[in-house]
Amino acid sequence: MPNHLLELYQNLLAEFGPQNWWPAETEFEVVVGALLTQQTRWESVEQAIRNLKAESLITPDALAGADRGVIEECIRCTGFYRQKGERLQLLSQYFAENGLSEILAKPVDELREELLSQKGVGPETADSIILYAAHKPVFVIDAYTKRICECAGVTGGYDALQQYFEESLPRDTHLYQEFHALIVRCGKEYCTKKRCDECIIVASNPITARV
DNA sequence: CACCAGGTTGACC
DNA sequence: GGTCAACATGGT
Repeated sequence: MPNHLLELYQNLLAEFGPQNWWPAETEFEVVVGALLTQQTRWESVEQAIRNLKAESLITPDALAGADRGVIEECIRCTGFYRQKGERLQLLSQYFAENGLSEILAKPVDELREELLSQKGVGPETADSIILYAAHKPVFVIDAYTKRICECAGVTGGYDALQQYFEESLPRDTHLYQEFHALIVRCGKEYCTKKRCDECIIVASNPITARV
Protein backbone atom coordinates (compact mmCIF):
# COMPACT_ATOMS: atom_id res chain seq x y z
CA MET A 1 0.00 0.00 0.00
CA PRO A 2 1.50 3.33 -1.11
CA ASN A 3 2.01 6.07 1.44
CA HIS A 4 0.11 8.92 -0.21
CA LEU A 5 1.03 11.38 2.46
CA LEU A 6 4.74 10.75 2.11
CA GLU A 7 4.37 11.07 -1.67
CA LEU A 8 2.61 14.39 -1.21
CA TYR A 9 5.48 15.58 0.96
CA GLN A 10 8.05 14.53 -1.60
CA ASN A 11 6.16 16.24 -4.41
CA LEU A 12 5.72 19.44 -2.44
CA LEU A 13 9.41 19.39 -1.59
CA ALA A 14 10.31 18.89 -5.25
CA GLU A 15 8.04 21.78 -6.23
CA PHE A 16 8.93 24.36 -3.57
CA GLY A 17 12.22 23.19 -2.10
CA PRO A 18 13.22 23.25 1.58
CA GLN A 19 11.37 25.94 3.58
CA ASN A 20 13.57 25.94 6.67
CA TRP A 21 10.76 26.80 9.07
CA TRP A 22 9.97 28.40 11.55
CA PRO A 23 11.16 31.91 10.50
CA ALA A 24 12.48 33.19 13.83
CA GLU A 25 15.80 34.08 15.45
CA THR A 26 15.12 32.58 18.86
CA GLU A 27 12.90 29.96 20.45
CA PHE A 28 10.97 32.61 22.35
CA GLU A 29 10.37 34.41 19.09
CA VAL A 30 8.68 31.24 17.88
CA VAL A 31 6.42 31.36 20.94
CA VAL A 32 5.53 34.99 20.31
CA GLY A 33 4.94 34.40 16.60
CA ALA A 34 2.81 31.34 17.27
CA LEU A 35 0.46 33.33 19.45
CA LEU A 36 0.35 36.43 17.26
CA THR A 37 -0.24 34.57 14.00
CA GLN A 38 -3.61 33.32 15.16
CA GLN A 39 -6.17 34.28 12.52
CA THR A 40 -3.68 36.77 11.07
CA ARG A 41 -1.36 37.16 8.06
CA TRP A 42 2.24 36.33 8.77
CA GLU A 43 3.41 39.64 7.28
CA SER A 44 1.57 41.46 10.07
CA VAL A 45 3.23 39.22 12.65
CA GLU A 46 6.65 40.07 11.23
CA GLN A 47 5.88 43.75 11.61
CA ALA A 48 4.72 43.22 15.20
CA ILE A 49 7.89 41.30 16.04
CA ARG A 50 9.98 44.11 14.54
CA ASN A 51 8.06 46.54 16.74
CA LEU A 52 8.67 44.41 19.82
CA LYS A 53 12.36 44.12 18.99
CA ALA A 54 12.60 47.91 18.64
CA GLU A 55 11.30 48.12 22.22
CA SER A 56 13.58 45.27 23.33
CA LEU A 57 10.51 43.25 24.27
CA ILE A 58 11.38 39.91 22.76
CA THR A 59 12.44 38.00 25.88
CA PRO A 60 10.14 36.42 28.51
CA ASP A 61 11.40 38.73 31.27
CA ALA A 62 11.07 41.91 29.24
CA LEU A 63 7.58 41.11 27.98
CA ALA A 64 6.44 39.88 31.38
CA GLY A 65 7.29 43.21 32.99
CA ALA A 66 6.40 45.49 30.11
CA ASP A 67 3.66 48.09 30.05
CA ARG A 68 0.54 46.57 28.54
CA GLY A 69 -0.11 49.66 26.45
CA VAL A 70 3.32 49.46 24.86
CA ILE A 71 2.79 45.79 24.02
CA GLU A 72 -0.60 46.56 22.50
CA GLU A 73 0.88 49.26 20.30
CA CYS A 74 3.57 46.89 19.05
CA ILE A 75 1.12 44.15 18.14
CA ARG A 76 -1.85 46.24 17.05
CA CYS A 77 -1.20 45.38 13.41
CA THR A 78 -1.94 41.68 14.08
CA GLY A 79 -5.53 42.32 15.14
CA PHE A 80 -7.26 41.17 18.35
CA TYR A 81 -4.52 43.21 19.94
CA ARG A 82 -6.16 43.57 23.33
CA GLN A 83 -6.69 39.92 24.08
CA LYS A 84 -3.45 38.99 22.35
CA GLY A 85 -1.67 41.58 24.48
CA GLU A 86 -3.01 40.09 27.68
CA ARG A 87 -2.36 36.53 26.59
CA LEU A 88 1.12 37.30 25.33
CA GLN A 89 2.03 38.88 28.63
CA LEU A 90 0.55 36.03 30.67
CA LEU A 91 2.37 33.51 28.50
CA SER A 92 5.60 35.47 28.93
CA GLN A 93 5.17 35.45 32.69
CA TYR A 94 4.74 31.70 32.58
CA PHE A 95 7.97 31.31 30.59
CA ALA A 96 9.80 33.86 32.73
CA GLU A 97 8.83 32.23 36.01
CA ASN A 98 9.45 28.64 34.98
CA GLY A 99 12.34 29.11 32.58
CA LEU A 100 12.12 28.89 28.81
CA SER A 101 14.58 26.05 28.33
CA GLU A 102 13.27 24.17 31.37
CA ILE A 103 9.75 24.26 29.99
CA LEU A 104 10.76 23.27 26.47
CA ALA A 105 12.81 20.36 27.82
CA LYS A 106 9.80 18.66 29.36
CA PRO A 107 8.40 15.43 27.88
CA VAL A 108 6.04 16.08 24.97
CA ASP A 109 2.82 15.00 26.68
CA GLU A 110 3.52 17.05 29.80
CA LEU A 111 4.66 20.04 27.73
CA ARG A 112 1.57 19.95 25.54
CA GLU A 113 -0.75 19.72 28.51
CA GLU A 114 0.98 22.63 30.22
CA LEU A 115 0.91 24.82 27.11
CA LEU A 116 -2.76 24.06 26.52
CA SER A 117 -3.55 25.22 30.04
CA GLN A 118 -2.24 28.70 29.20
CA LYS A 119 -4.85 31.27 28.19
CA GLY A 120 -4.87 31.79 24.44
CA VAL A 121 -2.94 28.63 23.66
CA GLY A 122 -5.02 26.09 21.76
CA PRO A 123 -3.94 22.93 19.90
CA GLU A 124 -2.29 24.61 16.91
CA THR A 125 -0.40 27.19 18.94
CA ALA A 126 0.77 24.57 21.43
CA ASP A 127 1.89 22.20 18.70
CA SER A 128 3.67 24.97 16.79
CA ILE A 129 5.64 25.78 19.94
CA ILE A 130 6.41 22.11 20.55
CA LEU A 131 7.49 21.43 16.97
CA TYR A 132 9.40 24.62 16.18
CA ALA A 133 10.65 25.82 19.59
CA ALA A 134 11.01 22.56 21.53
CA HIS A 135 11.92 20.60 18.38
CA LYS A 136 9.79 17.62 19.31
CA PRO A 137 7.73 15.64 16.76
CA VAL A 138 4.06 16.62 16.87
CA PHE A 139 2.28 17.41 13.60
CA VAL A 140 0.75 20.87 13.37
CA ILE A 141 -2.73 21.03 11.85
CA ASP A 142 -3.66 24.47 10.56
CA ALA A 143 -6.29 25.96 8.27
CA TYR A 144 -4.28 25.10 5.15
CA THR A 145 -3.81 21.52 6.26
CA LYS A 146 -7.54 21.13 6.84
CA ARG A 147 -8.25 22.67 3.43
CA ILE A 148 -5.81 20.50 1.59
CA CYS A 149 -7.09 17.40 3.35
CA GLU A 150 -10.66 18.34 2.55
CA CYS A 151 -9.83 18.88 -1.12
CA ALA A 152 -8.20 15.47 -1.12
CA GLY A 153 -11.19 13.83 0.50
CA VAL A 154 -9.90 13.58 4.05
CA THR A 155 -12.09 15.11 6.74
CA GLY A 156 -11.92 15.28 10.51
CA GLY A 157 -11.27 17.53 13.48
CA TYR A 158 -7.88 18.60 14.78
CA ASP A 159 -7.07 15.47 16.74
CA ALA A 160 -8.23 13.11 13.99
CA LEU A 161 -6.15 14.81 11.31
CA GLN A 162 -3.12 15.01 13.56
CA GLN A 163 -3.41 11.32 14.37
CA TYR A 164 -3.71 10.57 10.65
CA PHE A 165 -0.53 12.48 9.80
CA GLU A 166 1.44 11.07 12.70
CA GLU A 167 0.36 7.50 11.97
CA SER A 168 1.18 7.83 8.27
CA LEU A 169 4.60 9.41 8.61
CA PRO A 170 7.89 8.50 10.29
CA ARG A 171 8.08 10.21 13.68
CA ASP A 172 10.68 12.74 12.57
CA THR A 173 10.87 16.33 13.80
CA HIS A 174 12.54 17.73 10.70
CA LEU A 175 10.06 15.97 8.42
CA TYR A 176 7.11 17.37 10.40
CA GLN A 177 8.61 20.85 10.34
CA GLU A 178 9.20 20.91 6.61
CA PHE A 179 5.96 19.16 5.66
CA HIS A 180 3.84 21.63 7.58
CA ALA A 181 5.85 24.52 6.13
CA LEU A 182 5.34 23.18 2.62
CA ILE A 183 1.60 22.81 3.17
CA VAL A 184 1.39 26.44 4.22
CA ARG A 185 3.56 27.53 1.29
CA CYS A 186 1.42 25.58 -1.15
CA GLY A 187 -1.73 26.86 0.51
CA LYS A 188 -0.67 30.48 0.23
CA GLU A 189 -0.02 30.12 -3.47
CA TYR A 190 -2.90 27.90 -4.53
CA CYS A 191 -5.49 27.43 -1.81
CA THR A 192 -6.71 30.97 -1.30
CA LYS A 193 -10.30 31.71 -0.35
CA LYS A 194 -10.96 28.35 1.20
CA ARG A 195 -10.37 26.47 -2.03
CA CYS A 196 -7.49 24.88 -3.83
CA ASP A 197 -8.91 24.75 -7.35
CA GLU A 198 -5.62 25.26 -9.10
CA CYS A 199 -3.46 23.17 -6.85
CA ILE A 200 -2.00 20.64 -9.21
CA ILE A 201 0.30 19.25 -6.58
CA VAL A 202 -2.39 18.23 -4.16
CA ALA A 203 -4.95 17.35 -6.81
CA SER A 204 -2.54 14.87 -8.34
CA ASN A 205 -1.92 13.29 -4.95
CA PRO A 206 -5.15 11.66 -3.76
CA ILE A 207 -4.65 10.95 -0.07
CA THR A 208 -8.10 9.44 0.26
CA ALA A 209 -6.81 6.18 1.67
CA ARG A 210 -8.36 6.93 5.00
CA VAL A 211 -11.72 6.61 6.84
C1' DC B 1 -17.61 47.58 0.20
C1' DA B 2 -17.29 42.57 1.42
C1' DC B 3 -14.44 38.99 2.62
C1' DC B 4 -10.40 36.84 4.51
C1' DA B 5 -6.08 35.79 7.45
C1' DG B 6 -0.75 29.96 9.73
C1' DG B 7 -7.20 30.37 16.22
C1' DT B 8 -9.08 30.45 20.88
C1' DT B 9 -12.45 31.24 24.23
C1' DG B 10 -16.68 31.22 26.80
C1' DA B 11 -21.62 31.04 26.35
C1' DC B 12 -25.37 28.26 25.14
C1' DC B 13 -27.76 24.40 23.69
C1' DG C 1 -20.20 16.93 23.54
C1' DG C 2 -20.86 20.08 19.42
C1' DT C 3 -21.87 24.90 17.59
C1' DC C 4 -21.13 29.92 17.40
C1' DA C 5 -20.39 34.87 18.00
C1' DA C 6 -16.70 37.75 19.63
C1' DC C 7 -12.18 39.27 19.23
C1' DA C 8 -9.79 43.80 15.51
C1' DT C 9 -6.41 45.20 12.09
C1' DG C 10 -4.77 45.33 7.37
C1' DG C 11 -4.77 43.46 2.62
C1' DT C 12 -7.20 42.24 -1.79
